[in-house]
Amino acid sequence: MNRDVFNAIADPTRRSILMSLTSESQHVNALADKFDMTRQAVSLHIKYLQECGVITIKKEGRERHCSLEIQKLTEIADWLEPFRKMWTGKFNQLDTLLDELQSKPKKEL
Amino acid sequence: MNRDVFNAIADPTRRSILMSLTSESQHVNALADKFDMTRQAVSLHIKYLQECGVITIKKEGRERHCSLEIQKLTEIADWLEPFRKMWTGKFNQLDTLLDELQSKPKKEL
DNA sequence: TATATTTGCAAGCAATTACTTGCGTATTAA
DNA sequence: TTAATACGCAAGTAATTGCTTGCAAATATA
Repeated sequence: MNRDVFNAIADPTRRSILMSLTSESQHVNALADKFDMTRQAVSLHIKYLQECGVITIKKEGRERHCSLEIQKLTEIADWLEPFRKMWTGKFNQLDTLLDELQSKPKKEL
Repeated sequence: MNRDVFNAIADPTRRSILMSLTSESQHVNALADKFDMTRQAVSLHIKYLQECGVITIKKEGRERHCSLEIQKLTEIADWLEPFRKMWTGKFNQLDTLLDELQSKPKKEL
């Protein structure tokens, strides 16, 4: 079943949970309240996220505290890197063009 | 069925196809040859990627030419941005600490 | 101690995924 | 014109997803 970061962010509810954890760690029901589905559905997403290694869960009394494993998300950025090089390359070409246009006197255009 | 970029990169074969298209555009069978599965399986992944909007397919004779829609992948980077701020924030704190340690004479440590 | 709160587990379900095999249809080359 | 190549479509399958309802267990509160 080998779940990874890429599986973690494939679902909009799970992306939303992760985003929600950027501001503060939260327990299961606090997270569940934010979604229009049963507590159990959200609970399963949380379990899934844990199996992906993107969050950790710490038991505190009867509550379970969820917090982000932020460095796990760097794997996505790492994978994205060669693509990022491509699109920033394009932006640079556009920048170059714009610079050229700006440096020329209007008469020449 | 509403597929998006996040669905596109959720599968390792599809990630591999995308990576393969960074160097050059390729037709279906050329891509299929790279994987240890049937041509048809790869063909379905390609169709899936197209539906996600991350590649475009142009018919050229009897071949179908696949090329990256690179700007679509920026959506992932955009989503990742608040998280990136978090982990670079941490790196900065570490940098600060390292700077402090380096600026102090060894005796003080 | 009785009750409320927080949570996981189990079972069930329809839809989707990640493949497969077999076949049909363009397009190109012999 | 015949044969090879490049490809999609259809149907079938086992596993996974994304959800539900119902129940049980642990912990906290009255």
